[in-house]
Amino acid sequence: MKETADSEETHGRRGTRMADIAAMAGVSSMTVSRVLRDRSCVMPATLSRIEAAIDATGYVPNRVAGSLASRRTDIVGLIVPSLRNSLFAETIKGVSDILGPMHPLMIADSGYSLKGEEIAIRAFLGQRVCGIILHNTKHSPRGRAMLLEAGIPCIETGNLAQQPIDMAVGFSNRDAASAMTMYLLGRGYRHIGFVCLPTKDNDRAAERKAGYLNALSHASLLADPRIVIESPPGLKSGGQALSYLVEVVPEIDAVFFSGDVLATGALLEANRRGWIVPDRIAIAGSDDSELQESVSPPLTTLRFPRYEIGRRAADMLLNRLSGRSSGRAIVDLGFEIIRRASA
Amino acid sequence: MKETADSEETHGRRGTRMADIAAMAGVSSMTVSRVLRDRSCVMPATLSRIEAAIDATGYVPNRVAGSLASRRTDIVGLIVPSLRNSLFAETIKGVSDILGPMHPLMIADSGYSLKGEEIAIRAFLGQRVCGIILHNTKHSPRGRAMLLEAGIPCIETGNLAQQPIDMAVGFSNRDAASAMTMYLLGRGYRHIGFVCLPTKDNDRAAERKAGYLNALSHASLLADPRIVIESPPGLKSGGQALSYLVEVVPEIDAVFFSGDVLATGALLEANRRGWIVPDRIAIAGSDDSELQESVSPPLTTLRFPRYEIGRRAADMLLNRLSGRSSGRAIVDLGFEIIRRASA
DNA sequence: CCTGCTGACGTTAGCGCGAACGTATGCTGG
DNA sequence: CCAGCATACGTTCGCGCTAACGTCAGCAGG
Repeated sequence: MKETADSEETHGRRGTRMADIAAMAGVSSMTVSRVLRDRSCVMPATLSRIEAAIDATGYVPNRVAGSLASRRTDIVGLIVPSLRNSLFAETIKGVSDILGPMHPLMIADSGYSLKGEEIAIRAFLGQRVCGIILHNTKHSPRGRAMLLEAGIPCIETGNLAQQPIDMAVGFSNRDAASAMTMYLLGRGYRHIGFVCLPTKDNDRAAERKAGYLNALSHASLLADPRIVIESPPGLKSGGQALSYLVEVVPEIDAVFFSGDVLATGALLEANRRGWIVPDRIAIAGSDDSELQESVSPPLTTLRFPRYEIGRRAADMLLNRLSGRSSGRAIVDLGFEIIRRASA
Repeated sequence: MKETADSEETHGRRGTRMADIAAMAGVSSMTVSRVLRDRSCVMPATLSRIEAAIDATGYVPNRVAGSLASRRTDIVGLIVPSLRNSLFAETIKGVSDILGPMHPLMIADSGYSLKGEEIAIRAFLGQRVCGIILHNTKHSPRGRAMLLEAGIPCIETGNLAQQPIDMAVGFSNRDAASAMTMYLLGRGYRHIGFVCLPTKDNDRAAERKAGYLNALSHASLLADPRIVIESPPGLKSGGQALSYLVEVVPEIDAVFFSGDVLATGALLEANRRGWIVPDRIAIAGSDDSELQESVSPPLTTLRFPRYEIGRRAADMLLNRLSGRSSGRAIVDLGFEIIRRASA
């Protein structure tokens, strides 16, 4: 004869349920449910019996069942172009810090592709997330439609959306790039090169290029297309871009690197060549980091409040969920030009 | 008289359910369910009717309900000490790349604290994740007990656990630090300083310090406690550590920086002081990055396969879930010493 | 003494799916 | 001609919780 079929040791693996706790405490499961969500609405004596039972069993409420019954989850979905990029890590950290353990965070990586974003959106909607934070302003039509249809709060961060799906928080890449270009013009540079990341599916890079061109035309200068280039991300890539630019247009006197660590790479390349920055050539970067401050000479860069953007995005989401706010909102957190020795 | 109570436009917000699709396609909801999980087990004609209905409505299956019914989710939980640190970002990316959209990834930040990790574990178990990946080998007793009790696959990554809860994949920080110290000894350095991150609640840093001390004693050398220090992370902090060490023990001829960007900060500081590296002092780092390769002189560092660790961890998790593997496993992915000019 | 109210708790009825099992139909072979 | 089996699909039930409502005791005030 075999073992008892339903012994604790074998099939007992099903785990403690709320009804078990209720039975142990001599109450109905509804009372346990209430304790779990708001301990103040049961009598102290009852409460302590229930808590004793929970402690004794190590009961962990099943949020899946709870979510189905209440028709909502506390899960927030976040989609970033890349999980590798430390820029996005700042925003992720800001989101995570505000959400806390009460709102689990689901993160997906779109791989810088619209299709990837759409797949992630669908997956998140399947999980019935209570809100979505995106780090891209450009979306596939289908992705946009799904978000609209879902009727959940949606926050687009980073580059400020002109036609947000719902809410947006960030800064204007165009304005920032324009401001930096004007700064360089104000310092007397006249042959200013521009390097950004590939603009395909990357509205941020495209906006920065537009800002640069905009500033030049405001100053009644013609952009020289030979020194407006796109480059893959990375330190080496920045160095290569600098090499390319000075070869094509030797009279170039400044370069604005708009993206990742390109400027740092360029500076290291200039140092390697023994050029004095900014005398031979001025270098301006973006996305200030401790690194850019520590190189020699320290880099003049744009600084964006990425961590704060994450916090605000999460904050706006929670406010909407708790009904403390409603309706569309666009929050511009601006940018700073950090003036240092390199330009 | 008010509007019809249940019109599509007002209360119709409840969303499409599987039964709706089934009705549209003239089948039972079970058939729809089957299509969603394995399209090959229904007839082509039926399948196309169902898919047409899904397309027409934009139906997104409710995974919350599905998970409750099947008593399992596809969600993987990942806990990292910090979301800000690009080191962990590599591993996160590896995990995410393997999991793909079929296995949503929930990420929590323990804030380098055991208590924070425990809270995250509890939250994940509440969501009934199908597996957990941890980036820490040290856990609170309660956290450890919950993981054991939960009976789900658990993978500890990073520093190789000696007593893993379940499975582990990573490398030995101790061996790596020991190897680097021996390398420096082999190059003739005799007054080797050591800087690591604070060892409290950070088994990785503690292991590295142990490896360093181990190598010295193997070489029958006594460690000088004045030049074995802990330092907060960051570029500046690395520079400060270097300044401190040379002041305390001027005859110091090499420093092994075990953590984050400390070594780079030290190198930049040395450059600022006009010291020739490695002639005045040799500098070795850890956690190789493009940055460490690009500074001048390029840094000798330890390299850890962080991305690969993420991939393997996710891979082991999925294998376990699909039943293709079982039982404990410890995978050592090793490390490399990258020899460059700085030491 | 009855009404009305508040507080503390119980009861009922699902939430939207999927596991397990049931059924109808066609097809094969002896 | 029917057992035997596979294929394609339907039915039933319940996963573990919560919203909504019900109940009952206690108490104040007229």
